[in-house]
Amino acid sequence: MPQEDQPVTAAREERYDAQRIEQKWAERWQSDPSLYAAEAHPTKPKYYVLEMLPYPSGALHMGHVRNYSIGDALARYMWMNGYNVLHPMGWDSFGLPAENAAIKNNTPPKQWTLANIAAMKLQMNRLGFAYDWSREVTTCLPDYYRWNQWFFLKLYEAGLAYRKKSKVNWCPQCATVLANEQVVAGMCWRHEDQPVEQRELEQWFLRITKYADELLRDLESLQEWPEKVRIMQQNWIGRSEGTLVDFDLGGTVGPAGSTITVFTTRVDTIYGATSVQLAPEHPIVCDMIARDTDLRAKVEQLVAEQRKAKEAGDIGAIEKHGVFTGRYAKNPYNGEPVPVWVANYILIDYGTGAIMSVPAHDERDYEFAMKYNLEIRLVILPQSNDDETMAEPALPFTAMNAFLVNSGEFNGLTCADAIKKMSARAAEKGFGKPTVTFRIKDWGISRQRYWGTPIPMVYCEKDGVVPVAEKDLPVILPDNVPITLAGGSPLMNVPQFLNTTCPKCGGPARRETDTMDTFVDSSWYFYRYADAHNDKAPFDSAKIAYWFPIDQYIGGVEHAILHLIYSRFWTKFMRDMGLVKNDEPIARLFTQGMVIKNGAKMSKSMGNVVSPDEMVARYGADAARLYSLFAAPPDRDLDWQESGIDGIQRFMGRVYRFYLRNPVETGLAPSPPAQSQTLSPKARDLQRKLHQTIKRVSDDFQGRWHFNTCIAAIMELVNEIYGAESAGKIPASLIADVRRNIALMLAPMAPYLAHELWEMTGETGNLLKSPWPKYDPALAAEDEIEIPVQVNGKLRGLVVVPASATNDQVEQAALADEKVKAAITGKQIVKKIVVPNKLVNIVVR
RNA sequence: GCCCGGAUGGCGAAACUGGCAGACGCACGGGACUUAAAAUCCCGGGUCCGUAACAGGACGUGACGGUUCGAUUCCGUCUCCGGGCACCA
Repeated sequence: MPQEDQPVTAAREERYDAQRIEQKWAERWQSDPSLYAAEAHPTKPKYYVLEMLPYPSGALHMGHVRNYSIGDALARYMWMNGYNVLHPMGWDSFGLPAENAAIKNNTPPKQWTLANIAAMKLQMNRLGFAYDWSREVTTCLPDYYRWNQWFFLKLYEAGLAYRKKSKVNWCPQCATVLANEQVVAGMCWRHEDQPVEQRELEQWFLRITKYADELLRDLESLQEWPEKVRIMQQNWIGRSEGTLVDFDLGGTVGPAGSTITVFTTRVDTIYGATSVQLAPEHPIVCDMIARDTDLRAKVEQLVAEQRKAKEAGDIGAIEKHGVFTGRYAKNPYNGEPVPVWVANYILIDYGTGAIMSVPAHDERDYEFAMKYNLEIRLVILPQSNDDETMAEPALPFTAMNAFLVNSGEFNGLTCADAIKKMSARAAEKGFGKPTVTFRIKDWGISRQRYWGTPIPMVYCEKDGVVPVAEKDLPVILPDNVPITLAGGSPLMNVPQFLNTTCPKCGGPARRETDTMDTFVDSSWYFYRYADAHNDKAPFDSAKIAYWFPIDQYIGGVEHAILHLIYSRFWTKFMRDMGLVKNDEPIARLFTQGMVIKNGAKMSKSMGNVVSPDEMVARYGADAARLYSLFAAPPDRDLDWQESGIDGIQRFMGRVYRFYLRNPVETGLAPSPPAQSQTLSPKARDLQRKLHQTIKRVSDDFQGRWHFNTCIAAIMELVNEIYGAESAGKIPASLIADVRRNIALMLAPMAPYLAHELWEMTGETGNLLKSPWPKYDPALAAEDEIEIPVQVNGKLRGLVVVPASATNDQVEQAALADEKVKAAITGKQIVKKIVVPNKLVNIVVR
């Protein structure tokens, strides 16, 4: 120990020198890479704790520090509780920022990315996070992304990866396509002021919709996920049950067909349909306008206005417009012809892109009908016990708790019954059927970018679209590619990459030049940690069977939809391939709050960023970690206040000085536990407080994750020590007890300090693998308790009774209290309530 | 518009199952130590009324109402703040 090497000066002894002590331990820990190494072990209980892997932007921010401090505390706590812990870290290292940096600094994306990784790894190590670096995953390296390509081939074989020409979301600033999930209120998720344009491109899609039902259903099993996340995913998947109904156009339209199929969830209101509305992009509309230039002009104007409104930043519901096509379609239930319109509020990519319009019973249809003077026909009425006085409801009337009128043979049915009977009728007669639609769409993964996983497909003039052979993986992303944001993949300009031979016929062919969405990388990375160096397969299934599902995943709520729904999809696909056995990847999810300062999220544009490096340099890693755990419970937003971290530093010094005042020579056997009978009252109070503190910290750690109250409890214990010390000498055995236990309790949250304290107690064993302390209920028990006494619910006195006092004894003591007496004199006692160990309330009149 | 959170001292927060509101920490005030400061150690702080000082009293967890012997906690209505979704038929 340094104290032995060189006599410390008095001044130095006073202060906890975080820099020196943390340096010392960091060196020791790094000299032993096996310290945090995990090994699958069939008989040991496992615990897989994972924090969301960062994008290597160049430096950690406080959100990372908070996220990783929580995960690290948990990992260390579980180690101390005897679990075989897997706690890995990696880098989500493909993506656009590397290309932007390349353009700005003229550095290749790979070089920039790897340098950032090195820098951030140093930061993480300086912060003392206990990761098993032997399992590090870097998604931009071929030994990882080759398995993205391999999975893509498997998806293609299974018919779950397909190519289609489609309108896609295009961000002009990113110069690439965005997934639906990356469009936020019509704007690019990376450029909040950039409206997303629609472009027609050939794109690769993954058929996530195949799993839509299961993704929804299995949310039920994720009871340990925040309800908020489950609801967000549920809404995103957006399942609705409804009916398809064919409206006959009378054979007057071209190749797109002569019936319009509408989707409705309220077929019970179909006798109230007074028009059919088509999306402007509907194929039947295309047919119609091909032969009607007048209509064409009107529809084009409709579309143009729509686009203008969107680009002007209008989000949500914009004003409804429509155009009458001059045609009629027949309602198959009553044979009535209704006018066919084209309307801007009909979405082409939901349902069938066509609806029946029931103005009396749908808000949007009502608004539209009022504007264009369409007929409004009431076909359901509220249910009432008193049929005589039934009043017409306010329109639009959309309740389900109603019954049918003006609906022919279906009159009198309740809405729910009518939906069943009427959709069955459609199927029976062949003009429709019950159906289920989803809001979620297939996942478009093509990106016209350089810094991503090449899609392993080849285009041959003779054989068409041909997958690269598995043995030829990985398709290596070439270096030294000139990067522009001009549009189109930069790989198109690399002949050595572009030109290849057809895997089928051997003739000349061209490679796919698009790369994969980076969310592919993060959809399965946590499986790779279980078997990070496998070069025969993405992983060994036996290892997955041991480690999965992830016991605890921790990250920001911003990934509630994208990353977490893609990951679930990927797992289900791998399960169906037979690679894994689990249906879900993540058993428990925790979403921590944001780090804010001065009322706003920390960001460069707000200028309120606090640098972790600066905090570590000024206060040390432990202080930064402890503060991020202390300032708020982990699920809430944390308001960063520099003065708060001063207080933490002061607390650490207070703990440290207690150990300095009570030195122990190394090599001594641990003292036997203190005997409570022989202790002075003040020492007994300290002993009780110690055991109560162990209980509180254990409870708050395990069950609630309230690290803030864990730390507060330890602070109270330290305050008690100082009080006891000033009151007289404390027996050495009790001091030894306290000293050991404080080091153990601090170990998950402040590892540097805890290790130093552990060494100062004369312990030589590995703190990380030392058992978490247990409290003794007998030693934690109070001898006497203070019971508040209320009169009519108002506090009037306090009585001190033995902890063993009966309710009667407590009541007698309460009635004997002078203040209580004064409050009840001359009044009649109506009731006496004694809550054991809690309170007495006397009700008087 | 719909869905989910949240609101407690000057500030961050605590009160876990309805039972002493404000633990713990920050900031602040006072004292000790010091030539002085820093550091450290000790003490005090919800608001208002009241007292020379004690005492004592009233009010107090966004607002209003309800249930209860008793409500920060449960119920209803509303306000404000944060987040998600955005015409999904």
